Amino acid sequence: MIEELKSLSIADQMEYLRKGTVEIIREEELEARLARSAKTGKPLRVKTGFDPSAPDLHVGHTVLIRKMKHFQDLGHTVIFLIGDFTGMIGDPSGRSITRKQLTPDEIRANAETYKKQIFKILDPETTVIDFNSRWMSKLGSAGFVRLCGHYTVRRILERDDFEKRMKAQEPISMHELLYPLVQGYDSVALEADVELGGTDQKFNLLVGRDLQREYNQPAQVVLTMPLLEGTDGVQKMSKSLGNYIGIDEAPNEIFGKVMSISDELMYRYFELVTDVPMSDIERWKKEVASGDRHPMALKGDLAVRIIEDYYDPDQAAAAREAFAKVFRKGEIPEDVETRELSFSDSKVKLSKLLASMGLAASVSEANRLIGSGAVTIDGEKATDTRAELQLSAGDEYLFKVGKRRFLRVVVGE
RNA sequence: GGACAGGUGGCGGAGUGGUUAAACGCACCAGACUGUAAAUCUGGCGCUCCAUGCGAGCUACGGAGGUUCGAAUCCUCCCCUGUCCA
Repeated sequence: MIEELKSLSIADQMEYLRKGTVEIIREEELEARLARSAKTGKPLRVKTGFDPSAPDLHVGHTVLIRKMKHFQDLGHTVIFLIGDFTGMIGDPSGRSITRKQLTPDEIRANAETYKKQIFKILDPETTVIDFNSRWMSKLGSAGFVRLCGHYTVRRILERDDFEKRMKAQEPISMHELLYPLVQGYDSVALEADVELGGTDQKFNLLVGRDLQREYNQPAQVVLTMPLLEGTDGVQKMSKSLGNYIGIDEAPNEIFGKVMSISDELMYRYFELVTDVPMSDIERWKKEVASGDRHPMALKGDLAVRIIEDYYDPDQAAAAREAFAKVFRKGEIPEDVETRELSFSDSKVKLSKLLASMGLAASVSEANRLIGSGAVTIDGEKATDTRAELQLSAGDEYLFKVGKRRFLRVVVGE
């Protein structure tokens, strides 16, 4: 497959790379570089930057990583750049409170976590992992000031995000203004041919082009990918918004979260996070509209495809079955967590038990849940907030809280 | 350095002495319903205790003090943010 891709014509390669992108600046330049690379046999250097403080990747990130893979498929050098320099000085990212600085050890650990995750998609043999502290820490303050001399305040302030915050009378720290410069300089240091990023990165990516020209390098091609909407279907997928599907999550979790997206959003997920051809997606859409295909089944197919990227097909199929069992038939899943409870007391108040086992956030919360009929013990609904359980060694209870929290408890000595 | 405005629960945003654990919206949780963890509707949404009552205590409106029977609300100092002037 990959060998085949490498022998594609330039036009076909362009087609392959264009799929899913929002913008390529500029297409002619990319085409020219692909042609030159084909002629000289020298692969293009494709750079993508990542934040060192958030190594938990979610499906939204994979939109970008998949595009990296496409370049890799065509034989180019993909550079996964970890912005550890940024991390060390405390990336404020947006207007959130300054994050705590990361130690070298934490950065190393985060990098390992990244590797574990991205190599589910990218080729571990050929992917280059780099850190921008490699050149940024050598630059020194004098060098940094010189770097600043290559750009103007007005051009930095053109950035949409800054403009909005100025208008909204929100603070902007000095170092935030410098980030685009650092990111742009990364491209200079790496002599990048192409940089990939989300549409929100467009400004920073373009600064890279400018700076490369300033440093007498050919300007990199900029390729932007859409930001995938989260499970709420409105805002972009992000961990802090809680609308994300993590690629390290258990198959059952991924399945459930995919099932919770709207039918409309399902097609966009098919487009951006699977390799299904657009023609198939369009056909399915019509079949659903005409009633020939069940949207829930199709959404299940999507979930299975996504899970298969990170787990084996058996696990994906099992997740599908488990979902049907729990949510459609209201049965107990097979793999309920079991916990042993050692209790010196023989009588325990139900609400306290729930809270202590983490089935409820607090005793008050447990009381609310009991009151609303969300708690079931061995299939029996518990509605009395005063109920006490008579515990004795060897007893086993199956707790169900809400639709999807299950816990089997075995009473020990 | 000066003038002015502002800092409220996860977020946005009301509230200028008491009936305010703090309107409203979002997010979140639960119940009903459903092809779905969707949509919709209903309820809930600081903690703990008692036990189930429109109960009790504790913690909470940038921070620290103070005034008062009583403060998110008034006073003092401090910290933080923005705007304008220099």
